[in-house]
Amino acid sequence: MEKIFTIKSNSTFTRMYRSKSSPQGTVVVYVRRNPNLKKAHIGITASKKQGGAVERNRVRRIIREAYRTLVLEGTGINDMPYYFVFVARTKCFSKNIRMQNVYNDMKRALVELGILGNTK
RNA sequence: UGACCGAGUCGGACGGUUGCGCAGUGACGCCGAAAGGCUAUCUGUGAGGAAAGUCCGGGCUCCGUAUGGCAAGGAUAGCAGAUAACGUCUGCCGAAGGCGACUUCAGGGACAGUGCAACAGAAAUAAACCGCCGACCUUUGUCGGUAAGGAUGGAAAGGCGAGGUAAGAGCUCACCGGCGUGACGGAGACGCCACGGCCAUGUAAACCCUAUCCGGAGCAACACCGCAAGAGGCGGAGCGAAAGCUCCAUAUCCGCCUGAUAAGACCUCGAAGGUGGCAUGAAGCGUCGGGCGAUCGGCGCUCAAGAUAGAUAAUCGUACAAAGGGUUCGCCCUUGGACAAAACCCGGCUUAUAGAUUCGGUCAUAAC
RNA sequence: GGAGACAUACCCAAGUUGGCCGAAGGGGCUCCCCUGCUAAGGGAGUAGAUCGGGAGUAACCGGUGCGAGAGUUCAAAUCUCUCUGUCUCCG
Repeated sequence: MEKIFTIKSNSTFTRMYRSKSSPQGTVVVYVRRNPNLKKAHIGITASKKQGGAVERNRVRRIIREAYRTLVLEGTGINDMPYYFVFVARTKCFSKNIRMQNVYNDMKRALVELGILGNTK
């Protein structure tokens, strides 16, 4: 299994919020290219205003699972020299949200941003 | 059977597949000359009763020796006990509520002092507006006595009745309430009895008084690596031939005092990042004994998360709750699992919480 | 994770030794003047939230309201406790 790297510095996050973005129903995806990277680095944001710790943890896990599914499909996304930040929107905190919903939104956003080719 | 009261337990279950954190194992794989390192694999383990709010208490760490002194500030408030400690808990006392099981109470002091009591009312801690009574007077009235009555107010000078009086008044008396003194019971809060005099509103979650307790900051504490560079400091006065001594200032260092330390291959500060702190503890479970109980003691067994942008998810199946709808009352369909997730660790408190379940008790009704 | 501060009308806010307080003041709003018409400026004025009564609408009357709920007190925006929300600081 490929290791998923995470963004750790707050300054990276704030720089990302000024980058190219693609808002979808459940998540907003921010992208920035960094040639020094060997693998993709991702960051997940779930605001405290949207819910308590239980809800925020669940949203974070679902987003990570969606990204993992994307990697396992062989898109090669994890080997690209990019930073990705996924921001959970209010819709994402609703109780009946499924991983598939987030996965579809994420894929559509990445296609819009030109990271993934429109395979289908 | 119905309506309640008290104490406790659980708080989604079982299984399959794909994955995550930590610990161990660790290749015949990869890196390396080697020592060794990394990884696959496999094994174990992985959120709560409140993990929450951060409201108290303690451990631990540093600050200055931490029960040095003073000042300031804060906390608590029936009595006795439990405890490492507490503002917590237990038992008892008192008050209030309930037919009852039982529940609730920041429950010291207002004869140490100060403040406040708006409006209304004549008057708010001090009293004469009306009224009542007496005297004077030609009438409106003036002077005096009086707190029983009126009116105001949350509160009007203990309550109520009788005697008494010009009218009245604890002025006197009975009962009740409060206060003081004494005897008895109790470990004590207090209870009970007798006597005394007749008093002196409320507010201390106003200042305050009394008693007891509290040094400050917090794991983003703190220690080490990074560490070498870098920044800052090494002052002034007096005595002395010099070494050195004394005083002041400065810094460590925080309200003050007292006290300690400080400078040459010296002292202080010191970023990102990393390691430790960090999981054996006032620990849990079982059992025996002491105690009404909180809880304490003995013995045996167990080791049960440790992340750091932060580990428990996704999906499928089986039953089981819950909600909505349909129904031929057999059941079927749909939705979908209360409150909420560790971040140094413990003891409490408070707040949120669908539902399931155990034990003990009270009242009412019916039957025997 | 830890430490603190704040909350008053649509907005900014004054008021906290408890009392004539449901609210000073400003913005805003309405009307008038000015202007060819606006803006700016000048002048005047109103209600202030919500529930009930009353009602065509309003005036009017009553209750509750200073983030929410309890408590102390005769009386709470003010004092005490518990919750809710917003903001700040510490690496």
